[in-house]
Amino acid sequence: MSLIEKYPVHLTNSLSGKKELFVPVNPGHLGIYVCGPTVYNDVHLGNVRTFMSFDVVTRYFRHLGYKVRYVRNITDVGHLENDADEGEDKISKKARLEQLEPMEVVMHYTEGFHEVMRQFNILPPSIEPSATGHIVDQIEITKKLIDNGFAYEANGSVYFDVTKYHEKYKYGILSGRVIEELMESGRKLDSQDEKRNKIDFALWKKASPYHIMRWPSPWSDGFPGWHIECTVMSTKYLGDTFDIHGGGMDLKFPHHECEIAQAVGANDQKPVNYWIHSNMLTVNGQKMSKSLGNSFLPRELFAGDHALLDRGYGAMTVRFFMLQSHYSSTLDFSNDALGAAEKGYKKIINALAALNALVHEQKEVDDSIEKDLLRLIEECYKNMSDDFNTAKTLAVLFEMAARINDFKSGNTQLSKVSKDVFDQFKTTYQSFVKDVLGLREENEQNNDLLDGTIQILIELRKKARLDKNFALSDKIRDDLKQVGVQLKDGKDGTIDYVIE
RNA sequence: GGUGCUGUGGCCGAGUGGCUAGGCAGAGCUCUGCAAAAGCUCGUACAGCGGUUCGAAUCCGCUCAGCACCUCCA
Repeated sequence: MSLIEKYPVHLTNSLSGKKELFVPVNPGHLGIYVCGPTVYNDVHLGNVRTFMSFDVVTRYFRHLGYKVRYVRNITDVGHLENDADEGEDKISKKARLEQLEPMEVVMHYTEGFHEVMRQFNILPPSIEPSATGHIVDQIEITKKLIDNGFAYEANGSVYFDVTKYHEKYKYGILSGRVIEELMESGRKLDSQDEKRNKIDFALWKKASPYHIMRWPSPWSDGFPGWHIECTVMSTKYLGDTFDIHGGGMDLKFPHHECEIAQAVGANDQKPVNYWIHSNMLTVNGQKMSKSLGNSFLPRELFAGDHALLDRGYGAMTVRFFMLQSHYSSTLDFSNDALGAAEKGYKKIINALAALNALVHEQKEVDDSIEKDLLRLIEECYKNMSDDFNTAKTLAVLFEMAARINDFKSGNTQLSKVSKDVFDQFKTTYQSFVKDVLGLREENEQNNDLLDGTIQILIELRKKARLDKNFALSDKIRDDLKQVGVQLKDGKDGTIDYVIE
């Protein structure tokens, strides 16, 4: 029995608001699309949370044995400063302000984004398409929407006709918005407006003479609207109906609602079976966002170089911190919580090292110990298959860590566990920590030179202790501690170390 | 105003109506030359008020408090 059959995944589908059994379009395959960043600025910690959430989702599916195609786009054109389809393109604006080519802006922030993803051990997607690379496709689908009667041209721009769409299908199925109310509330159309209704949105915008980013189209020299790129790139690489579409909660409306309308209007079929929305990172209860000024960047986080930060924290500490909550809940940032997470993370990682060092030799097998270990293995899968409950999974890993430490100290005889069960236990702990949750050693720069040097000091300390020269042995220990190397004395005279 | 969500022990945070979440902090103990690390033990918390039920943190209603989206934001 494969893991896929043994641990069916249930996930909360934003479309229904309920937890549903996941059934893929093609058995054993997963097609998932996640809205990526608009590369006009640095990604902040709140952005990181979203990508980390979906990183864990895709990691788990892969671990179960799914063949995953993960598409995450780069928005490098079309994202306007406000959603009334007016205002400047974000990339263009940045380019103008910094006197750069738009593509220089795009390259710079795309590379910065990738660097941050690497730091947090967020794996790259299978395909990372860009909006500017799919202008032709966007023009094609816009034509199709006009042909189908769901879009109209006005003065060189093309808009999606939400009212027309709503007559045949239903607009608002994802966000629960009522079209009549949307029509009433907010700003009125003025006489200058090209839109027939205020809730219509742009598929193509005619560029003003001074606009830098522009492409030819049947309607005008211009650029595509924001929502259309995701519809195009998701269906192009994943098919007209694919499994999962993810993104931050704040994109649910209007972005994702518009995506659905575009895809249905063009293809007359439901584009996505399961929508997953990850919740916001908050600071003092408020959403972290650039405009509120309460956001900070990863490099500020590492350096502790921000008014909100008492000190610096490692990327893995933050990863652990985020995994302790469920992706669908808001998570409040605080220094206290980060500090606690740092210790918890170390406990998990230290146990990983201890596990690797265990030498197994089977003697008499104790059934109750084995049952306990098998239960813990089972729990890991059950919790992850239950809507990717990383918090509960971590709780189980802490229990496993306690078992590992018991084996290490001899509190429990490792020889009472059969080879088979121990191997399962070991593999499960290792793979859940490293492959599924994506936690790794914070200090990967540990090299042989450093290790060798510390080993020499450890040998000196051992000697000093045997000679009962505690002044010297304590000095070695305390001085190493000063520079961030913590020694851990074992019962049998062995000494390990951890770099803090 | 509309839509949705949340309110859990000192802190952070899981929780499918009944059976211990977990982490951090704190107290005691074990181990240790002393520490650290590790292990063991200890807290009976679920905003308030009603209701349903044999039984509710978990379901329903009301009240209070807070958040998100409805403008750009993951």
